[in-house]
This record gives sequence, structure tokens and C-alpha cells, in this order.
Amino acid sequence: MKDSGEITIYDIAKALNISPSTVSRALKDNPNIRKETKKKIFAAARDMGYQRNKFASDLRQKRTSTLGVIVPSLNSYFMTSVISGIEKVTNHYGYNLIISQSQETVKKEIDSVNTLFNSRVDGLLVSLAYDTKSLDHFNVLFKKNIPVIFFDRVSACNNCISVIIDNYQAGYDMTTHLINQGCRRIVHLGGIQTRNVYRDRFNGYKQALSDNGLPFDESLVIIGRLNDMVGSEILSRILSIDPLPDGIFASNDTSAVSAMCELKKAGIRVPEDIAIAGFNNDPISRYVEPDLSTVNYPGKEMGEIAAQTLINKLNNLQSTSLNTIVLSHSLMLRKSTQKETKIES
Amino acid sequence: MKDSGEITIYDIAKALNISPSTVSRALKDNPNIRKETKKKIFAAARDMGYQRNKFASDLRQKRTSTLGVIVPSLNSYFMTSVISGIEKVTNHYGYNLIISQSQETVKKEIDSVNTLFNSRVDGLLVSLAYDTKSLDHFNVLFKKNIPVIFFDRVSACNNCISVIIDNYQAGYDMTTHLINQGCRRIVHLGGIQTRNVYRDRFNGYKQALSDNGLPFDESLVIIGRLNDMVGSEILSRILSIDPLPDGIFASNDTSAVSAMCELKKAGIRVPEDIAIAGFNNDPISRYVEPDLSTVNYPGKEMGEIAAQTLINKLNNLQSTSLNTIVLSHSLMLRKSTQKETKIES
DNA sequence: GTGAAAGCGCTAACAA
DNA sequence: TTGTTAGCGCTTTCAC
Repeated sequence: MKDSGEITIYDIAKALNISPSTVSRALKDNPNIRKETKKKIFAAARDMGYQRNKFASDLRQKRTSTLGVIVPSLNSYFMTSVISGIEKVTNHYGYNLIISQSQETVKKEIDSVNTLFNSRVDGLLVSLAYDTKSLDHFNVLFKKNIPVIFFDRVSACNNCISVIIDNYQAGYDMTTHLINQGCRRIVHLGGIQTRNVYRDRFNGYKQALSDNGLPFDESLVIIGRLNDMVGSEILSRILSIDPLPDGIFASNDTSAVSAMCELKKAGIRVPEDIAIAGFNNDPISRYVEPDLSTVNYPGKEMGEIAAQTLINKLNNLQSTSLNTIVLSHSLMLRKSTQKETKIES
Repeated sequence: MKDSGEITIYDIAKALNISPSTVSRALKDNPNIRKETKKKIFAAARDMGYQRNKFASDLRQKRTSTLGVIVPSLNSYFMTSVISGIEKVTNHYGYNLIISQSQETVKKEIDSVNTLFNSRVDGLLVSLAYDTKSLDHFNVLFKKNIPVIFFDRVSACNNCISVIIDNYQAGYDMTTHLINQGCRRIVHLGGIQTRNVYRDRFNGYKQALSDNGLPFDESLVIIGRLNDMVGSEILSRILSIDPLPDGIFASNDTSAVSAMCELKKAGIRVPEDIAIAGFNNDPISRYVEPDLSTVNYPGKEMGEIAAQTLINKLNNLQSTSLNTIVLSHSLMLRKSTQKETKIES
């Protein structure tokens, strides 16, 4: 449905009285075309308003220079940082990006995989939906050797690479910090236990308790869809705990903030009565009062590394034995956990 | 670089002893193919694992079924809502989406336009970068009759459609609310005046002052890149105003929240000393204390309508005289502006 | 209702 | 260093 007045390499060839293949080669900067010839061709291409036809080229080369990205939701600072990182690298290598959201459901994730597969992406970058358990829907890609890189929300997989942080250690570190601040009854606000990030953070929490001689108390554990949890729901769960807890380690910042809001409304002091720690270092953590202690991890770098790894794999530059890349995290300690007068260094 | 073991319509044709054209027609549900034939073909396609080759088809039809989206940044609740709306509609019509971020600079916006143009998108949905003034970089699309729809951040343009809210009215409404709450010296925290959204909100502010017999005072106006403005910067600007203002109308929530944080740290009470209103109804507005009055507007619907309009245009279903679609907004009145005992209805 | 054949624009053997 | 040629897989006109 477009103007058919497109300029092709044939037009250029005709105008310069050379062959289309020479034009094609020159435009790809093929080394064995004479410099003068190239110059002429580039000039003509510019003057005639030539635009490469990606589809003809894709068709011929059986590749699309397009990568797919599936994320649970774009709506978090972390995810948009990751996307920026991915974009930065893929732009640099001339790949296009098709981004799609699974809206945290495996159902939409399956749709996205199929859509992207049908779009013939060369490779895929994926952070799994909340309730994804099996990776069967990726088989269609595996069968055709289309590489898949998982990041952040990953799942055990032989023939794919994962980019993550050490969620276990991060959970351990933050829980230890709460304990050091004097917390003895720490609530854990966690996500579904089939999802690596939530399971690992929870395990880190348990280990920290144990290493510090504190009992693990099932009644202090609240598991649910963290982003949908209404604060009031969390509040009533917490208030029903007797005696009241003195700390909360939440697996993300939105639930931590939501809990903080409600607790304050209920007249509970943060951190004096209950200290609160989150996870992600979302900007919101800096704006609530008291500002929220949280775990920082490098979204943009994660995106860059995931994308670079995928591109390496497409070019067969990636060692086949690579399975997991772990990035480092750090604690952002702020007022919401500062029970002692002076803050830890 | 992929398995060449792809099944084509030729394979199906051979298997069923019919012609490729019949297969092609059947798969597109062409009405003048006999039902039995179709059934056979569909069955074979399924059994043989046929997958349509989008590129061959695109090449042939000179269209791509891909739409481009350019946004300043994905990192806001509003933008991700818009994207969700766009995705919903485009998925439904079988279009792919390439999303790109201009990172709020016209330089990257130009890059994005060119990249998407070279990817031969069928059409484009755009929200302009902070400092975009001219639309010249879109000419390459206009020339080829590739339709462009602008949303939210728009610019006057004859041959394209804009989807917006009435920012002038919204600015007017919110300022009037502040005045009704007793504010007399209202600071305006605004963005660049060449960008419609900021200019219109500012003009609404001025008109509301004037309609309520309040003087317009240039020294109460702070203009800058709202998302980058550090709170401390805003604070020192505000503290330097003498006498101190008693209200702030900010053109977005992040700057409002940032200002609120700093003011509180400086010992200024919100809303008693200074009332604060934002714009966007970002989730953060509900979590700060006091919660922030703001202007709500429908991101998801804006995305849906923009996408639908674009698709209609691609199918020549859109009246050519349509130029602007205006959606409605509403005030979310919360504690940050509640100076009186009882809140307005 | 179905088939034959041409060609979308590009690339890559192979040849020269 | 450049040209010739044969497709990539699909759609569509025209013919039957």
C-alpha cells in the first residue's frame, strides 16, 4: 500500500552502468570493491534516495536482525533500566527490538513467545512471568536453535544462558542487617516460591535467621502477588501476628512501601516499632518517609550484558559451556531500618 | 544462520498434489477455494509444522505489519499504561510493535525515526522528546505517506492526527482548586515552554490566577527539566522567594514529590504552609505523605485510541479531516492540597 | 475452483 | 575487482 517508486540497487546499477551485485557489495562495505567504485555508488545511493529493503535482504539471508524481549511488565524502574541497557547494545549492533509484556501471566507469555517466534526473531531475551513454571513453551525456539537468554526471573535450563544476581545472598545480607539493627521477629513478605528470585530471597532470609540463632517462624511469612497486594491486606495480616513483629523484609519495594504506608496510618512507628526493608532500589524508596532501605542491583548493566551475550551467541562467539552470569548487588541502608542511633558503615 | 529445513507452501502443495497458489489462497482463507480443499490444506500445514514466512510475504506485499512507537522514556507509569493500550489494540489486529525511547532528546528521536523508517514500519505512534521543536525529521515519513499519530506530547501538524488531553483546562482546574483552598502565592513548577503539555498547563495556571483576581508573578515560576531537577535545587529556589509561597502547582508528579520531600526536610509543613499539586496520577502520588493531589488522565485509553486511529488510517477508514482527539481528565484531590477542614466535593 | 508463471529486492556462489 | 545467475518464499494476474 505504499508508493512503488522505490529505488532499488538495480536502479543504481543501471544509472552507473555496473552490476547490481557490485552495488550490493559496495553498500555493505565489502572490502574487495575498489574505493572509487564505492564512492560513486554511495553518492548515487544518496542522490537517488536509495533505502535498503530490509525484507528482501532478510528473506535472502534467512535472518531478521530483530530480537524479541519478553518482560512481565514494563512498569517498574528496574525493568525500564534493563530495557535501556538492552536497547543501547542492540542499537549499536543494528538489531531491531520487539518488546512485549506478559503482564505477569504465563498465558500471555506463551502468546508472546509464539508471536515473536512467528515474527522470526533471531533471538530472545526473557524475564519470566510470575506464575511460569515450565519452559515448554520455549521448545519451539529451542528446536530451531533460536537462542534464548533469561535475565532476573530465570529458570533452570541447559541450553540457555541466565543473567541474574545472587538473590539468596542479597536476602541473607538484608536480613542480617535487620538482625543487626535489633530485629528479632522479622516478617518476610515474599512472592511465589516457584519463581527463583522470590524463593532465593526467602531462603537467604531463613539462613540468616538460623545463622544468628533466631527461630524460623512460619507465621511470620506472608506470600502473595507482591504488586497486587493491597496494603490493607498486608496490614491486617501483620496486625494479626501476636506478639507484633519488629521488622519486615519485603521481596520488592512496592510491597514494602505499601506496607509502610498502612502501618503508619495504623499508628505504628517505622522503624522504631517495625523496621522495613525492600528490594530493587526503585526511586519510590527514596521518597517515602522514612526513606526505605533496599537492595540495589544494576538493571541497565543486566540488560547490556544479556543483550551482548545474545548477540555473541548469534555470532557463535559465545563459549557453549557458559550457563549463568551473576552480577553483584549492594545494600542501600536508609532510615526505615535504622533502629540504632548510628547507621552501619 | 538458521536450519533450512523450513516447510514452505511448496512442500504442502507437493504433498497434496495441488498448486502453491491454492495453498497460499487457502491459508489466507480466500473465499473461492473449496471448503474440503481448505480443510486438507490446513490439516497438512499443521501436521507438517508449517510456519508462514513473514518476510517473503512482506516483500511481496510491500508492507510489514509492523508499527513503530517512539516515547521519551518508558520510565513512568503513564507511559507504560499508554504502551499497554497500544499493545492491546495492535496485537488484536496482528501488528508487531517496535518500541524505542528518545531518552528525552531530539537527537535520539531523530535516530529513532530513521531507524524505524529503515525498518519500514507501516506507521508510527509518537510522543515527542522534551526538546523537540521542529518536525522536520518526520518528513521522510510524510513524503512516503507513512502515517504518524502523535499522542500526549504533540506538535501542530497538518497531515497527522494528535491524541491529547486539554492540558490548558487541567492546569486551570488544578490552579483554581489551589486558589479555592486559600492559596494566594502559587509557585508553578513547569517544563520547557515549547512543549505543548507544559506550555498549556502553564497558560491554564495563568488564566486561573487572572480569573480569580490574583496577580501573575514571574518570580513564582520555575521552569526546568522536571525529571532531572534535583529536589534540593527546587528547594533553594523556593526558599529564596520572599515572602514564601503558599502553594505549588507542578507539571508532573515526580517534581512535585521531590519538592515535597525537600520542603518537609526543611521543616515546612505540607499542606499547611505550602500546598502541593502534581500532574499525572503516578502511583507514587498515593504513597507520599501527605498523599499528593494530582491530575489523572487515561494513559491506557490514550494508547488504545492512538493505535486504533493509526490502524484505521492504514486501512483508509479514517476521515481525512480528523486532526485532534481530546480525552478527558480529572482532578484527584488528596491531602497535599487540603488546607480547609473539609475537602471539596 | 485451481494452476502456471512472473516477480517483490536482495545476496552469494561461481565465473570471468 | 566485477558480473552472471539463480533463487529466498510468497502473492497475484491471467488463463483455463
